[in-house]
This record gives sequence, C-alpha cells and structure tokens, in this order.
Amino acid sequence: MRHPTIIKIDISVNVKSEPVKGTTVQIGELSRRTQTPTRLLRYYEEQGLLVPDRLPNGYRDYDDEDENRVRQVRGLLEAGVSTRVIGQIIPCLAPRGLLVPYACAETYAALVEQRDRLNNKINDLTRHRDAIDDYLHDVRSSELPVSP
DNA sequence: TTTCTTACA
DNA sequence: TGTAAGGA
Repeated sequence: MRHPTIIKIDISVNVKSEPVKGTTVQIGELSRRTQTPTRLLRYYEEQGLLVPDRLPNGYRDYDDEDENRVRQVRGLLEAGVSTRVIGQIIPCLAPRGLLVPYACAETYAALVEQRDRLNNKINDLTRHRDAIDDYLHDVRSSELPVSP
C-alpha cells in the first residue's frame, strides 16, 4: 500500500459563517454566506457541481450540504482543480469534508497531476522572486542613489 | 424585491 | 465572469 488512504484538501476559503443545520436558503442568501456571486452558483449547478432543490415557484432552494459543497468547490477551484475534476471529486468527498478516499483511483490520478502542475508553478514563481530579490540587492549595493 | 433563463462583451 | 433583457 503505497498510496495514502486520504488526501487532505484545505478548503478554508471564504468561511464567514458556519452552516445552520436544518435550514434552506435561496440563491441570494447562499451568495452572501459563501461570498460567491449568484452567477457562479448557477454556473456550478450547470457543471453538475451543485444540485439544489427547487421551490414551487422555480427558485433554487439550498440546504446545509449545498452550502458546504460551495465552500469545497471554491477551495478546490482556488487550488487550480478544474470543474471537470471537481465533478469527479465531489462524490468522494466526506460529508463534512475534505477527505478523498483513496478508492477514487481516477480522482487520485487527476490530483497527482494537479499537484505536479502546482509544483511547477511554485518553482517558476520562486525563480522570479529570487531574480527580483537579486536585482533589488544589486540596486542597494550600488553607489548610485535610487531615483524617486 | 428577488430570482429565472438566455445571450453577449 | 459580469451584465442586460424580459418575465414571473
């Protein structure tokens, strides 16, 4: 068993209030609670990432699970995971969750790739940062004054 | 007032 | 993603 049993994903993004158990809200309220534009909430639904109930008048009716899901989706999106992969991950997410059971082989592979992409990006950013740092150091070392 | 769908910048 | 149109 080489693979980790679980992969922990940080979704601590835009956490303003804890979901209130047993209540449902319409899109406007969910938007405020999750700091997510209604436009995006509808988009996530279009991508199958969210499947809210519908009120008799056709309005979307979101429950606690949906609110939690929005946070998870936002967190994964922030980590650069595509909506397509998020679609795969969702059924693997724990209720409260940030845990992806190792059982999701495809998801595991997709996340490995994403992790590699992030590593590459981090390496590039690090080089850029160091280059700027070197330049700044040279400027300070020179006799010439820094022009305003 | 709020939300809905569709469509375009 | 944002925003507008035209309804309920």
